[in-house]
Amino acid sequence: MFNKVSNSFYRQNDVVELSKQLLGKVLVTNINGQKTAGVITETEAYRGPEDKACHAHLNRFTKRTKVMFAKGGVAYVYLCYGIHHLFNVVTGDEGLPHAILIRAVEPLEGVEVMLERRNMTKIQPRLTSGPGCLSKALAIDKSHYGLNLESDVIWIEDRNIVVNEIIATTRIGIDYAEEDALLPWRFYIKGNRWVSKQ
DNA sequence: CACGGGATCGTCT
DNA sequence: GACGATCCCGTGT
Repeated sequence: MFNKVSNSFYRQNDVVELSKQLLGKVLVTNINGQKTAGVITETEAYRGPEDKACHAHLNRFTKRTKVMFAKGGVAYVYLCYGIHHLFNVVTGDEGLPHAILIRAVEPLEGVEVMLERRNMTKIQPRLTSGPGCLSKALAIDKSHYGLNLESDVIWIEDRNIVVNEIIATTRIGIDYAEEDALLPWRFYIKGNRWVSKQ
């Protein structure tokens, strides 16, 4: 069988490095009796207190950001624009509010279910490219806030997929973050079609 | 294909 | 009361 990524992997403290390592791993959900999976093709690093784009900038601790301070290996899901549930992986030691936003996956298993959840008929990048899109396709929502990623509901597997080249560029939708908006902390697999923005 | 506006609501000020 | 770590659809080229 495939290797489920263990919590120790997520507890490394270099969130930027981890964001790259997540590329090529497989995000799997088993929700409402339906299994769906996709290869992670695009991620963004949010680096705790020193990152102006991070919800936990300056250790801002609220009901929403609370889970980012937990030990790495749990889900941080929040509602964006009142519509979209965005899925993040919390990383680092307890008290260090690092997180990785998963922005796109390439469908692997359960494609029919994904199409149905997305109200689509044709397979195209829009199915799972973009953080709101993939959450909907994989049925991730706020009820998974704080869920441990060693659970059998949402987890990540290492299937030894080789990633040749990684592009590092600026993150999306964080103009408010001033100079930190320029950090090259968005990563995607070069040449992969299942990416929200090339 | 590029652009622009509207949807929609939890969270924090 | 304002505003998103977004997406979709309509319009115009």
